[in-house]
Amino acid sequence: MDSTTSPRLKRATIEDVATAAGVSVATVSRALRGLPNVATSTRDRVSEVALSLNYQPDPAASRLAAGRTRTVIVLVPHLSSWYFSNVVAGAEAICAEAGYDFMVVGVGSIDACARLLDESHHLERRTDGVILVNLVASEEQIRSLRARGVALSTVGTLVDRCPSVRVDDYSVGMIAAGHLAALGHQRIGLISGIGDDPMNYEVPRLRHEGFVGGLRRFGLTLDPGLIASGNFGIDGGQEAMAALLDADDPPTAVFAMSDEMAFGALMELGERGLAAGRDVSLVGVDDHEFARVVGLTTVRQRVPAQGAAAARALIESMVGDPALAGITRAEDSPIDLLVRTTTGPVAHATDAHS
Amino acid sequence: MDSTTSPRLKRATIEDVATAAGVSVATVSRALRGLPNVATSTRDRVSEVALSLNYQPDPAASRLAAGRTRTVIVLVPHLSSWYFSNVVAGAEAICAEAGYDFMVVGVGSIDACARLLDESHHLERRTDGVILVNLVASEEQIRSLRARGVALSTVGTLVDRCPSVRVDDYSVGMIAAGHLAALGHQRIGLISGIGDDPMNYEVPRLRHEGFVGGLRRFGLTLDPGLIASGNFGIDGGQEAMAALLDADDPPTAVFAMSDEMAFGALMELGERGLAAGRDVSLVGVDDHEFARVVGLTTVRQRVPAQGAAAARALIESMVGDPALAGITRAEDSPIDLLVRTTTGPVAHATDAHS
DNA sequence: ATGAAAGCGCTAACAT
DNA sequence: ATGTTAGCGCTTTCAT
Repeated sequence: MDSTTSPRLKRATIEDVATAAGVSVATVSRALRGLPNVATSTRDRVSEVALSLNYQPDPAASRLAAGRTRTVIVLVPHLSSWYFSNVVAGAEAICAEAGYDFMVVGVGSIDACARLLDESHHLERRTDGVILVNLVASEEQIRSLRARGVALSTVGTLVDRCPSVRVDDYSVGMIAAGHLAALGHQRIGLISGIGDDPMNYEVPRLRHEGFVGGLRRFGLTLDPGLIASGNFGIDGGQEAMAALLDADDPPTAVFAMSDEMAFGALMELGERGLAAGRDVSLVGVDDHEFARVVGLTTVRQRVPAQGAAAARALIESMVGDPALAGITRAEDSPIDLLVRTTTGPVAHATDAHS
Repeated sequence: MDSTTSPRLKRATIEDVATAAGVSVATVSRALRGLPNVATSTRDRVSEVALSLNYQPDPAASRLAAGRTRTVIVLVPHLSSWYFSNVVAGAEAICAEAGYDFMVVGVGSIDACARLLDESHHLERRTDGVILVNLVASEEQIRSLRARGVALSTVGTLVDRCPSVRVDDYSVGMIAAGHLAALGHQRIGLISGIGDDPMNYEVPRLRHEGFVGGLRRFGLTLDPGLIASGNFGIDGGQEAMAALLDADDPPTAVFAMSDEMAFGALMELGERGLAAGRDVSLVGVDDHEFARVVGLTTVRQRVPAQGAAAARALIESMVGDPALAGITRAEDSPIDLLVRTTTGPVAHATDAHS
């Protein structure tokens, strides 16, 4: 009897608007969606009526009738890490702006991702397009999605026949190596990331190769004994740094493949009483907001911008001429080196005892 | 002619399944949804056929027909901060598990939030329930949502007539104050957060009050000159700490309302050559993963768990007996103090010069 | 336990 | 420029 049990409000339908405006539902539909062949006067009147009736088209009805969902789904390994949540944030903003509903699904494991993509018929009726974030899809999965009319766009990975935005990971490694080498370091170690996430393996591979390439330019090589890897988080970085420091001939500088790993590495240095930038130089990747806090030198990338760019590309390929669909397009997001205090000139032998 | 232009695949409809199984569509619908009054043999046969046909009900059709969306929307100030993305992560996991589609919308400003909630008819047909994260809704907005059959659940704020999960923010402040006071500090400052986000003001208010209450237990009072505020991020914390240190009689200990603020505060200390835990003690709130990195003492809260709990409560109230709907339920998420290295006993006057 | 049929609220093709 | 109408693929009475 009270407000709790009050009957559900009845909302206005397109028919209510049509009646009130004295036109047919078809005209209302056209008018409200900005389609051609509607007299300006009619369009105005309809809009007015719609507004006054507080009319909102029912998305379910419109999807069913039109076969389009105006929804995009972003598939992401998980939402709780800095990198992924920032990509998602960037994508969400663009989708909202463009009037697309925005769904996100975290694909815990690589299996979960494969399963989801294999059952494209599950995604099919829920979305017009999906954004893959650091996730790989097989040829077959892509074909299947495309066949079902689902557009695709990726960030972090290059996928055939669809727009992708990434950073040039080879350059990332190269820049880091160049910076360290230019400071005079000779024994430079690498903290490599391996995903327990369903992350693609391309990113670490490319950064690794770029790193080696960068060293080579300075006539240096990467001592295999100075490579340690771990997960992309703080723990992984810490363990890797510990391994490097325990080496027979430890490095004087280290490149960590992500800022989070670098933070872990920093912890390990601290625990051993070593000062970053003096005893050991350290450079990361990302420019996590925390990098500033600890003065971490890093190769910055614009993460939300990448999500945004991927969303834009996706939307473009959905609305646009089908000419755009199925075209491989790689967009390189800018990177740059931010020198802070965790990197410095190589210490002289005499300083080592201080 | 090539795969690019191949026709869109035709997927199986409920009618295909019905025909193949030799039953009516109604029976298929019942069988597949686990409704009663279906012979076991029939149900099995239908399931089998559905599987072999790779049948998946069209969500749009089902939503239109049933008036339920099996979708939840989470409204969040933004996705790029640690706290919010972790709440979202927790909620997403639960929704996915329960078979709900999961949408997220970032409500940049407080106005955007109000607008969204005012136009409940916009949310109405898109979702069965919304989770409000540190967002406030007016009596009127809540009533409107409820009238439209949209369930509600919140994290961070207490909203009338719906389930909420939060931490006891009064206790948060109290625990921090108690820890600092017990260490012998007398001049204890407060770094308070104010949202440029559409954040609710309750959280800072309660933490503030709890902090004062905690000091009182030790016979201490909060010097108004030792209160500084800023946004909830690193910058805000840094500026606030700067203000505190510039005070005539600076504090020997400080409570920052979030770890991120504490990180900023830490930066400021570092820039002034002060050591946290020795020169100035600092305690934060959250247990952000970096708290560990810098040894920040903090009042830990379980953030993803809160998102998960809110999602569970929401789903419960949607499926469950309407008895659950419209009931105010506050769930307190646990908090505890994690003592690390940024807090220590008050320095003796003589130490101050060291 | 099962089936027939009437919608749900739109869009789009086809008139006019 | 506007109206008519046939679906879109389900759910849900109401019969049987």
